[in-house]
Amino acid sequence: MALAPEDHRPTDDGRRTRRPLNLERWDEIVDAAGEVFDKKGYAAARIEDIAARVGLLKGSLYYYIDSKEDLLFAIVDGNHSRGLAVIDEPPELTTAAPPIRLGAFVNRWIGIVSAVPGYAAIAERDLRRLSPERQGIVMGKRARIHRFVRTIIEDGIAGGFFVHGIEPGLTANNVFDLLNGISAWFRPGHPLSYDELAEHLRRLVLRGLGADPDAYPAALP
Amino acid sequence: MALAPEDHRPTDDGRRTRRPLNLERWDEIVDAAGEVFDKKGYAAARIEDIAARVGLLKGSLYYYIDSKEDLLFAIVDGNHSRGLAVIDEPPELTTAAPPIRLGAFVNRWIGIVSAVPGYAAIAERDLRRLSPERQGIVMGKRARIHRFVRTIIEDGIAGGFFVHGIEPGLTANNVFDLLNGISAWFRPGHPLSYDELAEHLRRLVLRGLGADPDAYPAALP
Amino acid sequence: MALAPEDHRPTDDGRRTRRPLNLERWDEIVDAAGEVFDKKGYAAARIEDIAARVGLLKGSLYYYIDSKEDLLFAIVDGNHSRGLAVIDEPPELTTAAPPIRLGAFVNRWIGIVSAVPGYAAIAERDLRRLSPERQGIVMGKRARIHRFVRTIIEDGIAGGFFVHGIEPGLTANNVFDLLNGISAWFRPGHPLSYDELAEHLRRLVLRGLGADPDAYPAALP
Amino acid sequence: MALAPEDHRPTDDGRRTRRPLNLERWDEIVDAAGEVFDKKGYAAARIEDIAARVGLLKGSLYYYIDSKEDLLFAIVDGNHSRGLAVIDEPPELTTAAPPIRLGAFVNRWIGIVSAVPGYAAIAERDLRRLSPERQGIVMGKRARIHRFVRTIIEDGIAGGFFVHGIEPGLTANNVFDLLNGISAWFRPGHPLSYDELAEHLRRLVLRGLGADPDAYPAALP
DNA sequence: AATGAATGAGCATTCATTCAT
DNA sequence: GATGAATGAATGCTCATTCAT
Repeated sequence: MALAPEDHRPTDDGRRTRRPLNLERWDEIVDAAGEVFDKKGYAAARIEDIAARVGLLKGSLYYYIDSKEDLLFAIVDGNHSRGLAVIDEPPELTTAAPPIRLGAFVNRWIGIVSAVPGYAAIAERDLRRLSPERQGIVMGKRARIHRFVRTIIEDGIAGGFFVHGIEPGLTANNVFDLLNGISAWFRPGHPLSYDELAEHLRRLVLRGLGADPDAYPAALP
Repeated sequence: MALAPEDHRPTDDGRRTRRPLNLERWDEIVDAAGEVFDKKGYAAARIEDIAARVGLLKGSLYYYIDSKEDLLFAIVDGNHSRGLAVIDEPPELTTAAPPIRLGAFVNRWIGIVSAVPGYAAIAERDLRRLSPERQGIVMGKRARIHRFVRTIIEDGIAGGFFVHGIEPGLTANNVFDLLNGISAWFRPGHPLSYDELAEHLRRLVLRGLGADPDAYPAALP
Repeated sequence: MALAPEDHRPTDDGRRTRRPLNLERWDEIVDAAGEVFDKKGYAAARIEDIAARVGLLKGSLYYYIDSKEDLLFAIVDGNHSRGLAVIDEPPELTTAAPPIRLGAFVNRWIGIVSAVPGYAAIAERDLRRLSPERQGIVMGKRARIHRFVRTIIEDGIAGGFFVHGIEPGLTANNVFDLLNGISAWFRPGHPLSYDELAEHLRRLVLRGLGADPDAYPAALP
Repeated sequence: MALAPEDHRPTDDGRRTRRPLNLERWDEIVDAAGEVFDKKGYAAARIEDIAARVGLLKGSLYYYIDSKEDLLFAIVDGNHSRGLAVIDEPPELTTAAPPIRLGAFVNRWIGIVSAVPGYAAIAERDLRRLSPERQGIVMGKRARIHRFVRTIIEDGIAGGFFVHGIEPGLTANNVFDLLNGISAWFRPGHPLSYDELAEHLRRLVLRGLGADPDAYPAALP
């Protein structure tokens, strides 16, 4: 079920010799970039700061990347790939009631937000700094993720689980605003744990859609 | 009720003689900055682009500002001032039930979001690019606005209007994520009007907090 | 007859505000670039050096250009424009015998080589560093200039003025190698003057094509 | 007659142990460098591109060289060494008439130009990128080659074979401009073969100097 | 009020070169 | 012999800011 995170290292486009890169090093670098982009924003982030965090000089970073944008893409696209992995439901859930499926989705989503705090914020904030092609790649994934949630909402309305009269696409946007919004103010160290936060959000969302959260288990046993 | 929008034009700090500024011109400039900051982000926005939108050369803009940050502050702080104006309730509401007050707040808030689309996004995204002092000013206003919503939620829980067991501060954050999140994807031209969107959000929020939106009027007659 | 040298200052492409540039300053800059490109070659030339020659800091040079390539284009294309001006014959020559026309061309050509020594070398050496579009522009001019000489040679062969059996296009190339080659080793200060050099070349070329230089005047009276 | 091509591999200057180099590998590398320098120019050529052409990574090339300049020197000096080999006349020619000797020289020179197309262009264009000492070495060879041609021209004038009144040194320069200039526009695939081109140039040169090419054989039988 | 011109600090990127393995 | 990884100096270019006019 879990999609292996893609390898975002730049590939041989004919000009550069293929570099047999060290995967762990690459992850370190992307993590460092994630921290800096999160703190400063993409445009204001300096390659030098990212390099310093992994103990390199700025020029040396270019052994691993072709441009600063590569790092943004690795983060944004990687995050969306994790999102795709999250919409890949465990088999036992596919036939469950929409409120259960949506609740489980909320839990899994908060799982990735907690795994890479800040990435969600970067993805929302700096997506447009990517090249058109790369934006297209990401938007494609985003559309699939959005559609997953919208479809659950549609099914829930049709099945009488959720309230009538709400626009499913719009409401899916609201759900994502709620789930991703937390990365702006919720950081490890908060009185609540991520699990408690997830449960809070599950209940908030289900109630908002007109379902009783107590009627459904937070997770399948 | 309506707070007069503050004058964010640079003041005489001893370094510079106060200039007899044209207020309309100033507003034009801030609007132009708002558009550019919204589209490119603060760091990537160029003074030249802002100047060009008001028919000036970049050097000329410095007749009106001391630094690029002045424009960011004007937008971010101005937006928060509008927020402060919004928490200044009409007298007939102060004694109304919390779901009514919260619903009315949602309507008024969407009112300012629709008046200056994009400003909310800038405020969330680039607040940290301000100097510490200016961040402090904004955070103070933000805290008052947040407290207003949190207090309504607390009152609502205490009065049995809202569901028990939710953390009011956390939930207030969720409400703002929902209300401000829209500026990322909702633009004029959407099938829904701002009024319809506001009503959708009012119902979503009230339901999410455990109140029946149909039991309360969207706005007082 | 003499074409005014084109204005190679970058034009408003929508992104940059139109700059009402000082033409004399621009010429100074192009001259400075010409010297540096001639001495170091285009790739090894530093913007900083060019700027310093006109008393500017490197950043300031970008007030006048968009990229280093703009300067190369100004030189290379400008030189070819001067070449086009040179193939624009004085009216009294158009009906003259091919050896006279070719001899007069040699004189005029050496005139431009002497006016901007080194430019010819740059044009030959670094033409390929231009963008494809700009190369195209220059190659178009070059083709017209080449055709002018080739046509004179063809006419001369047809009229019995020049020896039979030579390929006119190839021979035109030889003529240009001869005329432009001098910029690699002939600099002001040489025992010969440019006028004497021109006469030497006129005789060499005419003899090489099988015509007697003494039978034709170097220049029309 | 044929000078053995010198070994331009870096020698033991005390800094580095002499490496038992593979001569064929070295030639491959120099050829690769020749192609890249010809296409891009010395300054813009990248060690990485040269290495890739011989199937190495850029770092590995330093097993064979001490610096990029070594490759330029190998090409430029090697080409001049070939030139020195060319001025080493076959014994039967040394007493022949100047027009015959000059014509034979033209043939032999085009021989080396055709053997290593592009090298002549590099030698002319990038000679000045060499260190002063290496420039000195090359200029010494160049002077000897130039003197060879100038002497033939002087002899030819003195013997009445060539026209009076031309400056022999200057004219020798013209001859080289003609012979080397071709590498800028003549590449294999041209309608003319190198042999035909050589004959065309022999006739052009002899005629230019006032001798009748038909009076002398292109090559001694 | 506005501008043309210049500044200077900052930054992404390139690339020859080194070297332990 | 060859490589992966790193270096560090250089360099083109950007842009907020200044200021005399």
